[in-house]
Amino acid sequence: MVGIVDVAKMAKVSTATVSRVLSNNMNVSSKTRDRVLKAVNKLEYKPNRLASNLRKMSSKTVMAVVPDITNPFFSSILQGFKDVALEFGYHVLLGDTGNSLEQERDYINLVKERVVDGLILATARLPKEEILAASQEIPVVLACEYIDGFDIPTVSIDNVSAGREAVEHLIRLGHRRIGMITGPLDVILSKDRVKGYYQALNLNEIPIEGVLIQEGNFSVTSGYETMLKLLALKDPPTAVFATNDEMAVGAMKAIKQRGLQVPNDISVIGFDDIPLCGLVEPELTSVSQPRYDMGYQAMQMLLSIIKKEELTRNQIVLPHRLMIRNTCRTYSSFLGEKKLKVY
Amino acid sequence: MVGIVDVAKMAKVSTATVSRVLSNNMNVSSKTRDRVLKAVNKLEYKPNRLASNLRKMSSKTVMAVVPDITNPFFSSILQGFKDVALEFGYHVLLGDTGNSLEQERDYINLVKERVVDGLILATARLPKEEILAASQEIPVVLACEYIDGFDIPTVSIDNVSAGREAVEHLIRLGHRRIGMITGPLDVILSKDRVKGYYQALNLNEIPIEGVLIQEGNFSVTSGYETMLKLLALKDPPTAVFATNDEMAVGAMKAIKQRGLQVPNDISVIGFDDIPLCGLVEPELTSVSQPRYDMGYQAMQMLLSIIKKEELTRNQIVLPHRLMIRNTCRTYSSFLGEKKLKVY
DNA sequence: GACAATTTTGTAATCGATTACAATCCGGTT
DNA sequence: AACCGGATTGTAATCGATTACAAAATTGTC
Repeated sequence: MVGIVDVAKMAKVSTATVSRVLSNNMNVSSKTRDRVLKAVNKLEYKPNRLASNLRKMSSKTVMAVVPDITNPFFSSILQGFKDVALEFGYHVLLGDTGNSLEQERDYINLVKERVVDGLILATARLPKEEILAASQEIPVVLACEYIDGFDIPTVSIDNVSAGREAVEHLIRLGHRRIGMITGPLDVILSKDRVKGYYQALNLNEIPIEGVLIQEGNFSVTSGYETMLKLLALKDPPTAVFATNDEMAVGAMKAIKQRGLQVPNDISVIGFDDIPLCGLVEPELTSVSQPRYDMGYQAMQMLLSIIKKEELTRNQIVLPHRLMIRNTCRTYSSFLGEKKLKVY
Repeated sequence: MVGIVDVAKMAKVSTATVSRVLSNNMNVSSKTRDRVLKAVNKLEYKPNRLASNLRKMSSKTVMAVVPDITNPFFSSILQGFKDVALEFGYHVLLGDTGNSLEQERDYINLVKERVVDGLILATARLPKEEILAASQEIPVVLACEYIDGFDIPTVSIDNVSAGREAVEHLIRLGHRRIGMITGPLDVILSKDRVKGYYQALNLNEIPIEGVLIQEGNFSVTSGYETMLKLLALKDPPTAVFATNDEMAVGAMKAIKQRGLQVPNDISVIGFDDIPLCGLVEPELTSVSQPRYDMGYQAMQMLLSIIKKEELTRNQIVLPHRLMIRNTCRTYSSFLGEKKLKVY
């Protein structure tokens, strides 16, 4: 393997000069630079990153921790991470936790071994303290999730408002009995969206009924099963808000299987606006998150912190947007008087 | 930051001993081992991987190159990679090429900088020579793709047979005019599946018509558009085989939009068996690939090579399986005599 | 042309764990 | 007690690029 000394020898300079040519390029006369570059090319010299890493005490690598790459939402975020990282010469280590706390912890512990220069968490189920501890050792940025009461750099959307607006959309269409299929309630995202649901109902003076709020786990089947529960109610909802698209699609399956129609009998609204929305029938109305952009900006933030640049803001809130498709319908127009007069 | 010397000092041993305790554990008396371990715990010492990497000339990291993580097929493979890697203490660097040759090349070049100990390619569009060259420098394993005529370790399915069986399924149902929507024909996967299509037709003495074979790019819209072309034919196909599920779903969209029904008017069959298959209406019949397993086995192979273990086989072919759902229907039963007598 | 200021180049220490090799220890044997 | 062999431990070189510092070369000024 050809090393820097070989290049130095061939170019008749010191290794220091070779290094300077290849890194900063500062303070090297163009003559010697040419000589060095020529030698580099002839020998096809590639600096050994392992050595460079040790000396610079940096791996030029960041770890992206996501709960599940298989999920299109997170794979898009990941792509945002990767694009920025690449742009700045960083690499991305894949940290798929498979939704396991244990694995999340393992990944976070990597920071202590200097395997990575920074950490991006797109999942944050671990106790606050652990995450905070990690963020004190090396740069950490949260994407999507955030931690209440701590000032860890974060990129996310306003989940409360997004939830509220989704439900308000349904209310505007005339719905009063609105079911909610939420993700696990120990993740702050879910909590926030439920909070938005409450807000919308309160604002419109609709009483809240606990039984209309069902907890799923973000999977299609959990959406299917919880919807079945909602349908089994003596007075089932006329519309359902699911906190992700997979559960919404599961809910649609359940509705259809019961012989009902979406949106004629029941309106459905999802969250995330993944490509699947346009592929199911009818096409799913959903709250769109700028997922690629979240990844992109989170990584920009992280790299800024790594380079010790001043951050203009510590918390970035990106805009969401309701994507109206074909799964929501006005309430009065599709149910007989019988039901309408309940209100 | 606490280093190995601090531990050595506290335990009153040399750094060599500390290192021995922490790595091989060989030839250390239990007394001193305990002392060292106690010091390690008290100081919360974590070995600096950067230093260790340099000395051992290995990063314990492999790179996984995929065309697009956003694609559920590849994200599953990636998960297989990750699980094995983790099991053996390796990390996975994410190499999403975004289908760009340039980026594929960039990633492959990383091997020369010793950034990674091995390479897994789930995409191989680069010229054979470049890939071969890389494989001479460090361990390389191909997953899914393979390279004709070279003996690079590979894990894949038999795409020719899989394609043939898919088409034979349609033929068995009575179809004679079978359209094919293929992926880009410069990737060997696509070529093989088309080859299977030819085989099935030949075996059943059905003439091949070039116009029935349309090239897409694996995207939903390309499936949609090419299906539109097929439908515009004076004598459109009664069944279509798409070489991935996204294009199949796109084709279904086109069919429905033309006022026709799947499978009553046209049968559709996809490839990969991604979760989407179960979510569209009707549920898509598809050729299932053991994608997670492919990733799993490919990574096992790679790590074996890295550890210089003997490989029992250089090429692994995994079984595929036709997953019959609801998008294929017998031909005779849904078309009038008028058309039937063509044959 | 001499001297200072500046740019360019070289020397050698450094990053921190690993490991080849040397030294020491310890129990057993004669 | 002397010696041997094996186990245990220590010393110091090593991995290869980077960089602080020193030295040399160049440029500019009077």
